[in-house]
Amino acid sequence: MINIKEDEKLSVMNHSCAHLMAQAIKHLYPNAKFWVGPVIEEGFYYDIDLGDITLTEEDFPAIEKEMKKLAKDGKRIVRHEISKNEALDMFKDDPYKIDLISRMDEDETVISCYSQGDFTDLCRGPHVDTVKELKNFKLLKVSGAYWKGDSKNKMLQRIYGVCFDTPERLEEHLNMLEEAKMRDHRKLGKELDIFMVDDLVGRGLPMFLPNGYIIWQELEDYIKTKERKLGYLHVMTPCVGNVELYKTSGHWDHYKDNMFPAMEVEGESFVLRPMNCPHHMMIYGRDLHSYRDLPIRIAEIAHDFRYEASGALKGIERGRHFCQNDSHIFCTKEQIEQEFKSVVDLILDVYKDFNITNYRCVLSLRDPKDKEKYYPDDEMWDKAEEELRRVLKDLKIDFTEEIGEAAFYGPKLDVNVQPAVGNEYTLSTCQLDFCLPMKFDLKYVDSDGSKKTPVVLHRAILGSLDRFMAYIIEETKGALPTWLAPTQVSVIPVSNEHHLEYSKKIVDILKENDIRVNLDDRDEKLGYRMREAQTHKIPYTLVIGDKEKDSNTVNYRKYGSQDTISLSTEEFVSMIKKVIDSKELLNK
RNA sequence: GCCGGAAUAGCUCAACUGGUAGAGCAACUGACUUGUAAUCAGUAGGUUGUGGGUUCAAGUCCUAUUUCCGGCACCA
Repeated sequence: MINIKEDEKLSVMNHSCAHLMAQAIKHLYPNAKFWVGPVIEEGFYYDIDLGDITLTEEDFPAIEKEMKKLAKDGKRIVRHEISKNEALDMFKDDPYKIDLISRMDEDETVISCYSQGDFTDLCRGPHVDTVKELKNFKLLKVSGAYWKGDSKNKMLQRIYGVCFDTPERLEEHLNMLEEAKMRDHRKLGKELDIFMVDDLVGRGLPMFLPNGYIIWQELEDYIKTKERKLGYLHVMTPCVGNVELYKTSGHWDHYKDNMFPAMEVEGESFVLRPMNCPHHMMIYGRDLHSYRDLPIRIAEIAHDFRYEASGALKGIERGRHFCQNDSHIFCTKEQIEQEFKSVVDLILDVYKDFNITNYRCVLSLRDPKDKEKYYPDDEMWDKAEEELRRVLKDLKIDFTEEIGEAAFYGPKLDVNVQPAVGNEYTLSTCQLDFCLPMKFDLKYVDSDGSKKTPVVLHRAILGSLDRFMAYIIEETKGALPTWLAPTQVSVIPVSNEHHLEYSKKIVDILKENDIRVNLDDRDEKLGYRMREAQTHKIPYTLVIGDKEKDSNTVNYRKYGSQDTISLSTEEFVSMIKKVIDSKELLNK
């Protein structure tokens, strides 16, 4: 998918197109007031206040028609610079522009505007020379958006659109958007029988079907095996906990609105746990540890429950129940560097196995001005943030810093990915925490006999297994690598009368080798069964007829390929086992 | 949660401005006995998400509600 923001030419064009749209809307709705209209990766949008009028997609053709008309008139887009006072005067009837102007830096005395015919907008530019260049655009969607991104503010209407230099590229882009919908994990999850949701069970509470649970288990085995080799100790802790536990950790104060409400039983109060840090803190605190024991890495594939806002729910990408690939590493301050590096190495190692390349590392820092959200200890924060920054630089990791994205107890590295459908999200995270160990009064005995408080790294590699699965499904378009595929091999006897027995023998051999195999002996034509195997994206399909039976071979076809290949059964088994062990990706 | 859109058979979708809900696939039954993406015929399948209302008549209009979809906000 093309990133318009990063393409200089398209970026300018889309920005001008946002102005053109604003002009057209002003013509059609004279009372329209405009907030901002930036270029984004997918094109542009403009936030508009239309008073009582509500736009829907049905209004798009009229707006597009007006835009086309204006573009045909071919007015030049002219830049002019005015003083701040002139600007305030010029836009005196527009509270949004006044707000923008008055918030500009003191030293910014000259303000630039762009005009095209009867329309002038406050803007830094640059723009195309004339609106004539804006021919190949399309308005895509309309939605609400809070003014200044704050849910306490009024909601404006946001109209999204996109503009290209040629009609072919626009067409191509629109086709890609359509194709992206086809790989939505919710659609594929249904088609491939991976998970289901039902109102009676509850919204945001997906159920993994047999196919989905196979993938889930493979992912669980995969990451646990890696963790074991790295010295992680797996534990199992309960999904319900005393409210006091979360009051102690501070989570209750920060997140109780996003937790399922407390259950009162016999004078005690319990919550479904939203995360597992407190449990792992308690496990650490069970013993008095020596500095020689550290680091201690407590890990769990943990079921968690969060009362996510209804509008945030999205299949298994974000539900109200999910399983974290969680761990808390308890270490000394001196060990932070080595442990953090080890976590980053593990993340990169896993991403290599899954061929995840389009990720972005973010160092998420606190907003020092926000005294509410973050644990109040400036020294601790400065130290922790500097520590992470330094290690990331040492590791030569490309990262951006984002203010106000930290957890309440510490800064973190987030590894974000852009899925085929929807917004970027965090897949992996590693968080540095000086705070919770203090709250739980955790100690270790140092070499000089003094008691000290350990530091904790919270980390999740696959993030949640649910979300990771959603990502992998979308990335592979449902054609999962053989090691993850619920059914790895489908065996089709050409004729049930003549080839069923030999086919069953093959199936048994595959089963003995731990290969997930399905015998398709339905009374259907071979072509029909082959089609089913392909639409279900089964990695290998064996066709068993006279030739195979007589020569003690199998004939296989790999998903997505037209080629058919004959091998002895033993050769096939060792070949597919190699494919599974290597976690080789399928060609889509 | 907020703004907007949508909800019809297990699935994917039809039903023009209100006039007795229809197709393909899947399921089931039977025939066919198959060499790499859909064999043929038949059967069954619905209180049109749910509750109210308008009307001689509602899938279609109004209203409330639930869920889903697109964004926004949120994301320990």
